[in-house]
Amino acid sequence: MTAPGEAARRKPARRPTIKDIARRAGVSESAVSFALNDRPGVSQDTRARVRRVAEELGWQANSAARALSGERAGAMGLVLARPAQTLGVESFFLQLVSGIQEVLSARQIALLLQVVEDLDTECALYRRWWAERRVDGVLVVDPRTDDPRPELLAALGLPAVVVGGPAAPGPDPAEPSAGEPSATEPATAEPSATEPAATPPHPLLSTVWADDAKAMARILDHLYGLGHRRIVHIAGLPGLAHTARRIQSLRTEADRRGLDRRQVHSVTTDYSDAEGAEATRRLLDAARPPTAIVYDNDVMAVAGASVAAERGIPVPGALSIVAWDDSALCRVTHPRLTALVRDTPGFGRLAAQELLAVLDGGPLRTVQGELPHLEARESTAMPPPG
Amino acid sequence: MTAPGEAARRKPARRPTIKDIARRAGVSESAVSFALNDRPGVSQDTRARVRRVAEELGWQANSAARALSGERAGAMGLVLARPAQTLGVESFFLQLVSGIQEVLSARQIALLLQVVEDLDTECALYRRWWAERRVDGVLVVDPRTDDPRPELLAALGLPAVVVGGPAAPGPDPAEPSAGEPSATEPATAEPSATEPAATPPHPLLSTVWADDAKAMARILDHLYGLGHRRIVHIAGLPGLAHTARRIQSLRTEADRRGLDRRQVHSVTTDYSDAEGAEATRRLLDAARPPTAIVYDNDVMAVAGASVAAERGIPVPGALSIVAWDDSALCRVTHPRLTALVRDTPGFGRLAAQELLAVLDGGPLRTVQGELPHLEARESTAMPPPG
DNA sequence: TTGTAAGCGTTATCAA
DNA sequence: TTGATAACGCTTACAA
Repeated sequence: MTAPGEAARRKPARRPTIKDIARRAGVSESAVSFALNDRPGVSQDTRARVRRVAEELGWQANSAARALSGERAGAMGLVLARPAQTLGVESFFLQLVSGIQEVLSARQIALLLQVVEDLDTECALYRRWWAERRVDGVLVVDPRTDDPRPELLAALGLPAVVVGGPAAPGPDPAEPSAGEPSATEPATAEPSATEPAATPPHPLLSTVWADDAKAMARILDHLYGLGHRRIVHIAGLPGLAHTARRIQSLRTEADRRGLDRRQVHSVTTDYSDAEGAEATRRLLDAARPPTAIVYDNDVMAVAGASVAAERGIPVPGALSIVAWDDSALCRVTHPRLTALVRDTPGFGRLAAQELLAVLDGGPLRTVQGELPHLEARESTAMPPPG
Repeated sequence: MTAPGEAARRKPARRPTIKDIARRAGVSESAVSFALNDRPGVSQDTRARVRRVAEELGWQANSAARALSGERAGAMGLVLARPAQTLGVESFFLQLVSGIQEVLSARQIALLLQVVEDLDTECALYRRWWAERRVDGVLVVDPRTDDPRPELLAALGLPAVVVGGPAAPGPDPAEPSAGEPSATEPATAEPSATEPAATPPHPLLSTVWADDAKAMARILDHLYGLGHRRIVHIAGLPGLAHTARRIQSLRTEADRRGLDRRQVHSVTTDYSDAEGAEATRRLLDAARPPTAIVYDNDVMAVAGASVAAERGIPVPGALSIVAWDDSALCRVTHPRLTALVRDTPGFGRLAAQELLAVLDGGPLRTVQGELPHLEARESTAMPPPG
């Protein structure tokens, strides 16, 4: 054993190449390549021998060489365009990433993760990745209502899957827009009966999404069933596609039940605890405050509950609270929060699978994730009389 | 504009190569390479022309080709060995990653992030990355008290930096050296099994860490100053290096103040809200329950506060609570939690810088991050009389 | 069933 | 100051 300091510094052991294997197995390099890649053209005997030698030497294909010779880069990219402060608050991303990798790593595909400040930087990064041939495809998260990324990626020919729903706004009753011809094959997404035919979520890229409309309907079923008639939705960033979809769904659900749109509506925030609390304060100060509030993430929900506590407003006695997205937070507060539970790692797995399908030349399509369910806990109950 | 469906599928535009540039600028490929890499050997005139053409064509070096021709892979790796469920709860990692990338992306270096189940898989992954030449270096997080990774990485010759502190127990208080932002050169120091205290933090790899001992001292200063004499530390995973350091520091600080070790001690958990709550319950059930509890993360602290609330134990009236690591959680609960605030993105930046330094042949050393400060909020106060 | 050789896009080593 | 030319490790026609 050499001295530790030296060990860290000594020349890395030479990595074995197929040439080494060829020499040692007494065959040509191409035979080795064929044998190792499960291609026909080598005898079972040779194949076995080559395999054994490769194993002995601990050979792994040099990813650069493989990528260079026209093969794939063996990596996918994921860009997070969020200001650094808002990163930590949500458990969503790491769970998503963990699901994505469960699928990718099974195929020996790496994931490049990059955190950037804004959408322009994100687009620039896609261009660079494409030019550098660094990734075989990307997963686009946080789709916006007006999103430049799908067009860019389609133009570059960089395979991509939109994660988290159609970038285009959800079906709007005002816009009968079923006319667009496209190669889209909605896998499961069948627009609900009361609405006109939906625009294919995104004509340019395959999409994996959750049905926010149905989820919102579930939440409203729960609250309406309890007797709530004044329900406010404290949403997240206004530019995000799923925010738009949720807001739209709330309207639809309110109309369906004949609820007053002034008493059932949405307000947008930046997802932070600060804005969540602020919005809650404003609502509670109103002449006729809501009896139930639906928050678009867990942090805001907890912040809202805290505001209620400050003012001595009992939850759920005088105010019911629902969190869209569950996490440890919802379970540690007092009372524990009723939450919309999603299988986020599962969603990540689905997205990764779809990306692989696109790479394999699969059709452009829209896939829906598992419908989330509402976990009723202690923060929702019947509204106070009146 | 072609039909959308087609756009997504059409052959990617060909990426420009230096050959294209050479042809267009009327020079040789090697001249282009020299010009683009700021190497001497081309006239100012040629250099400028080449640059301009490259710009026009939107050329970016093909990362695979560059890596293959002996250069670096242009990527660093970060492996997270944690069960999927415990991933989301902490805001720590995404913030760390965001700091790391601030430094890496300035140098056009990508970050490979991989989430795995256990340490064995992590080690296997390092081997693969090394064999594939996929990364130029790695950042090792969650160092353990008995950690196989540094030895493996040193043996592979894969540059690495340990993030989050020495894997060995921290330097004993007898040695006042640990204070300064020091850079030790342990290359010559042979670790001796008989004197663990004198062991340099890590003889094999450069290390970036936070001074948990001083941080714990600050927390104890605060609590002791308020009058607390029964203080329990609900720590995280027992195998982690920083857990060991914190436990050790608590002992040291208790001894220094002549406190009873039975009344000032640590218990370990898995960081989950469930175990945090459970440990809290057990403590509060004791004959002489603690008057203050220090939690090793924010989630457990909130869970603990919730347990106190359940039992009608006023915080901070009858129980003071401190969270090690701040987050939105600590600010949205009621009362807001006193927390140890660290600059996590800054820590990530430091780690990335150190890794770059190691790659540039810098010395093996130990760097200390900024000392965290205690943000006193509403969850700590004087203990009840008696 | 095998081996030879060309090519992927760079960088690096030579002569010119 | 230049321009051929040979690596780098792998895949893949094309020949044998």
